[in-house]
Amino acid sequence: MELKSRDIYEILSDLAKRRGLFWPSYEIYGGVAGLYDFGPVGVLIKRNIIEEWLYWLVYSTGLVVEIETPIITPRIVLKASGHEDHFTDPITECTKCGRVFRADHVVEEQTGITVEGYSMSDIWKVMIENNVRCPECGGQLTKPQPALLLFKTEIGPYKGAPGYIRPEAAQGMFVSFKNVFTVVRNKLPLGIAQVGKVGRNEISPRQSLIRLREFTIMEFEFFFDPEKSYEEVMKYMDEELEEEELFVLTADEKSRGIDRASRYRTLELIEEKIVKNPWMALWMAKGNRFLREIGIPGDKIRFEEKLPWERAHYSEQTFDQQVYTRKFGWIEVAGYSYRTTYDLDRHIEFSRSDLSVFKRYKKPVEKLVRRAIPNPIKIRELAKDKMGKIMENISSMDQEALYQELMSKGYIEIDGVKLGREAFIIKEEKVKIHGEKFVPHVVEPSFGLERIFYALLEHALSLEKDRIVLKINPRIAPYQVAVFPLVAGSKPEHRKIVDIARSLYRALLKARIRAFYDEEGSIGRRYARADEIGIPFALTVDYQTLEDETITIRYRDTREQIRISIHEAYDKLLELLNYKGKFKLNFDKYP
RNA sequence: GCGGCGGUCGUCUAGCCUGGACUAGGACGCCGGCCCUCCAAGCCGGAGAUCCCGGGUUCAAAUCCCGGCCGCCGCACCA
Repeated sequence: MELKSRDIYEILSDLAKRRGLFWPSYEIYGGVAGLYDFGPVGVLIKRNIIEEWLYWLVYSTGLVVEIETPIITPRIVLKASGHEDHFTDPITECTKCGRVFRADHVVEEQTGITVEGYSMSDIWKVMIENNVRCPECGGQLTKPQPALLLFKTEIGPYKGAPGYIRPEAAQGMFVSFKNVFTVVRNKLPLGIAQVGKVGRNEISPRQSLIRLREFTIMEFEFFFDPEKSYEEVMKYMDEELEEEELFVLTADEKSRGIDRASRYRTLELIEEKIVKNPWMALWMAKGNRFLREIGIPGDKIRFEEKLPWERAHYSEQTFDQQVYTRKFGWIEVAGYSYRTTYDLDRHIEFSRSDLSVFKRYKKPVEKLVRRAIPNPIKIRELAKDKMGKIMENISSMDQEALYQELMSKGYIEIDGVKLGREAFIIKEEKVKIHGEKFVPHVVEPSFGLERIFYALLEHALSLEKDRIVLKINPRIAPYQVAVFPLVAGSKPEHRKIVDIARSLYRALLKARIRAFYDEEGSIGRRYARADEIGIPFALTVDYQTLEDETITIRYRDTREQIRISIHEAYDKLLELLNYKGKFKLNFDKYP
């Protein structure tokens, strides 16, 4: 049965609450916009999505390691990252039409004056002096207010240092880059991943799980040497990845008014230079595969390149990965940003730590180094009491430039004192250079877990007559199998059937299968309950089990049943689930 | 944040306009019992509602008024 777009959201919200997927947080106190609880079933599904993500994006190449860093972040870190400045945008509101604008943008548009870094009252002054009005209706604008989308907190309960809840996990990876790099014994390329909560104090969150004030991010910063990226990417590109089909809408196409994505193979993205770095293409292909694997159809996934002004402050190129939903249309579930050296550079600047890495040349390079070394005795004669200042000056000068100037002009002049060649000892020496330091480039794939969760549910949701069936991939399903007794009555044979079903259930739990047991209501009702939360298989113990130790196994999506021996239930399940393991069913305790 | 509309058991809803017999009714779901050979069957019973919150008007408020919270839609914002 075809679902109408309007119904699907209601059906899903109803199901979510009824069966324990998710619901608004703090409901008994009226709720808070943008905050959601995950229920018992939702938590299981969510964890399975994380596992799949870890497999496809983190473990499958051996290039990425996972860390965990705090969500509470000292102010300086987000100052360095540029977030604090980005979040204190001055907002002004029109008193007539109620529209809200970035005050600095309006001022710049109407006066040409750049007010970046101005205080709120200084911007206000400029606005009054230049009679800046509402660009939409010409109405009076209010004094700008800072709109900070970072959650503020204090570190330490008494006279605490200012801090924020992190708006992205990324900064933890940049700040601890050097430690991780050392742990992996100085190897590039290196990805550092993190799965965790972040907070963004959104002005008006809506659309249930799509826009949250607190959500789970799954992302990694991938550090590499840009000069080697092509050859390195080729090393990790296998046939499957090369042939992965991606739907991409480029910025160029967007500005020409095209809104349909075209199909590319991964290799074409690299060769046609659609991506500014080959690693972007590799991770986009992996991300595409991941979403397909958990159940989003390939043609419902696309990549949209962001236009320069749509990009975050740190990004050289960004592709949003979007999934089509019936309720919200195309929603962004992941972003791939080429952050270049932006973040490391900023942390080098603010922390004064050396976050560069050493690159050894294949062969050391011999270089003739010519230096002019100051001769203190001669300089004292020439400089007299200016000696100290001159020496300080010389040591801060670039060696090569000093030498060049001295040789071409015959002297250098510092603080009014001419120093000729005789004031220096000229040295020429051959130096072996074994390598150089550089700041690695970074590509960042970043996934929003709750959005993926929502998109997945929407795609999995189907109606069979008026029954809901959540057709999710068995690997994502909250439970792998349901176990039922066909009947649960009071006759002796009913008791036997129930006992066998219960022991089967317990044996499966012990074998680390996530099993679900239910004996309430009719068998049809129990199948329906299991279908609603997406349990892919159901094992039913019936009368025939008493005779020949066989049970039925039913597949959720087709309701097909086959009869198997109860002893091979585990192996059959593993086969269906594509898992491996061991299983022992102990019948002895039950009659 | 602005404007419009809305908020009654877990869910969907009746009641609100026209204040009073509303101890807030129903359906589905949930729980217990009976029944029991495969897709939400039936019968019996049960639990379950701060009528979103606070204030006001009134002899009397789910109902009228004001403020707040939350939701939906539009505008704005969105790393």
